[in-house]
Amino acid sequence: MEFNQLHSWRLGYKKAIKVQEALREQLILKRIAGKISTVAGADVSYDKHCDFFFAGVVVYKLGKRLVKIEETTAFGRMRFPYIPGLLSFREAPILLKAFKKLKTDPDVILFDGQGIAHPRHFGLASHMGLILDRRAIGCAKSRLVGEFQCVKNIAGAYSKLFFKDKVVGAALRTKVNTNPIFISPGHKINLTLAIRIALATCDGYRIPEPVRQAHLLVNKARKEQSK
DNA sequence: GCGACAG
DNA sequence: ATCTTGTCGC
Repeated sequence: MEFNQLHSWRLGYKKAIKVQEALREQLILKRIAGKISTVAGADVSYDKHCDFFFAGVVVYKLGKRLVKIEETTAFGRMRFPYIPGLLSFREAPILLKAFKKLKTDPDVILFDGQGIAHPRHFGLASHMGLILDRRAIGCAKSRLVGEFQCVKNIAGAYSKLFFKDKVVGAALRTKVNTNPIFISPGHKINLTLAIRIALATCDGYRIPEPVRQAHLLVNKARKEQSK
């Protein structure tokens, strides 16, 4: 996949926030026409002792059954600390290395983090979506910002996530008796379609398969490296 | 000043 | 995110 860097990753805290505020103006939060037949999931894992990062992307084809069609991994060193709200500055550079190796051009990408459900409406999925110029969905395991009401204990039930009087995402129950996940539009997509894609790619687990498999992939890559 | 806080 | 075995519940 090709992409634009848009800016340097070596920034200070304040400058990073300025970058987010500027880039968020470029986000497209409407559904973009075009069929969706391939869905990618991306995730990152790292070793606490070595400062090594591992990124992975797994691409699935939608159909009667989900079929894995490609996967790539990449690794590098971390150059930015974990600061809530600035996750993309930590994870995006290494994720981009993994996407660069990808031969497939996925129609939509699920990221392990937030989209616009973010203090400045510009989470990891928004940042990556903009750089890759691709539909992107935030698929987080926990909440960063916003409030929501109880979600019915039924697979597929959801409750809108409100932040500053605006709908920025949804708490989505992908499986009964399991905590909801947090879906938010990242780029070139709306919430309704984002939820539909998340549910369509779930396969009996809380986390949609593309992201779940990307998670397993990077953990495996990291363990093999440490040997 | 205090609490909250994606991964 | 990571360090880690058993264990409680559907």
